[in-house]
Amino acid sequence: MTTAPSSQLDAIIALEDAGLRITGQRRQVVAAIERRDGGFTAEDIAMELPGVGRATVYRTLKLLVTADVICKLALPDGSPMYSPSRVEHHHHSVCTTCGAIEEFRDTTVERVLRSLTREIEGEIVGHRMEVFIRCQTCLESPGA
Amino acid sequence: MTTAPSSQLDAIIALEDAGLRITGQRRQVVAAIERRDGGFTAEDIAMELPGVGRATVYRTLKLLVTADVICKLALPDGSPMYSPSRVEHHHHSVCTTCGAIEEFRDTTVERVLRSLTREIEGEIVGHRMEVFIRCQTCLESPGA
DNA sequence: TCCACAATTGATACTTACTATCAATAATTA
DNA sequence: TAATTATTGATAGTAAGTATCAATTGTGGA
Repeated sequence: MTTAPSSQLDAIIALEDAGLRITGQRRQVVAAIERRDGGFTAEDIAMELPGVGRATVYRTLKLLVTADVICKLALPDGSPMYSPSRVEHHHHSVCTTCGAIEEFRDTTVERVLRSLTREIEGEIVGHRMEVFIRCQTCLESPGA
Repeated sequence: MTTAPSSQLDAIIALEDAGLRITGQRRQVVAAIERRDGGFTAEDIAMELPGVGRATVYRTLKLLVTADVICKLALPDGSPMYSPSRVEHHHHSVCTTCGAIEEFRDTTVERVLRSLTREIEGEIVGHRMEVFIRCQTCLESPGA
């Protein structure tokens, strides 16, 4: 079981492997993601790096999604969030109260897809799964 | 007038059951959805009904999602699509080539959630699952 | 080390998919 | 029918990007 990039260096290497240039701006975006080490929005990064143009932030995030360094997922209302990828093939649980994002890996998800291969006409080319939760911390915190 | 599994009447009743008023605009939106009988965007409906304000179209779609008359889902790039709900608890397959949306029901999905109950800390409050496919028609059509 | 040149950047304007406001209007209810 | 309340639509605003394109900057080769 290989792991996806989880350090700055790995992220940079993933970009290099894709034949892309390592620029100061890209390094800054990767470093900003590392610093938060959790779910974030594109705006979070853009605001943290006023010296990097918004377009560049969005472009870099897109590259990092393609390189599997980060994942783009959606809250129940559809608003986008990004999260660093640690485990190779995984899904996300998102706490609807505090927004905490966790990765999980569950082989039964893969079993669903195999089951669907029989049920669905055509060829499965991808999927998306998000589980919305109230995390332990939020369940325990009063009034939340 | 057909006796389709999800009929205009059912949608109107669902709105009434929610204590909402049945207005001409809401009827028009429901009728427009019925006429397409497949996946659509909010803009599709707004353009088809120039006599109904855009805000009203968006508001009505949101009501219909809440009333489980339609579902809101997302293409791989995150752009939103709506689809009429026919089957009670279901997920969607979306053809990434032609955009055709199909509902499917698979008990293994529910099994995944039960499995996750043990794996995930906290309380599961919802989930989203979409399967992206190349449908039979697109696989067979040349050059696509 | 420097040069050439393609890749990248950033300012700006634009797009998509909405949401907020609020006066005008329509649907209930009394 | 009047009073009440929900709904509507025009407009402006927001969030999350994308397109454009001249200016700039990495990178491989001399």
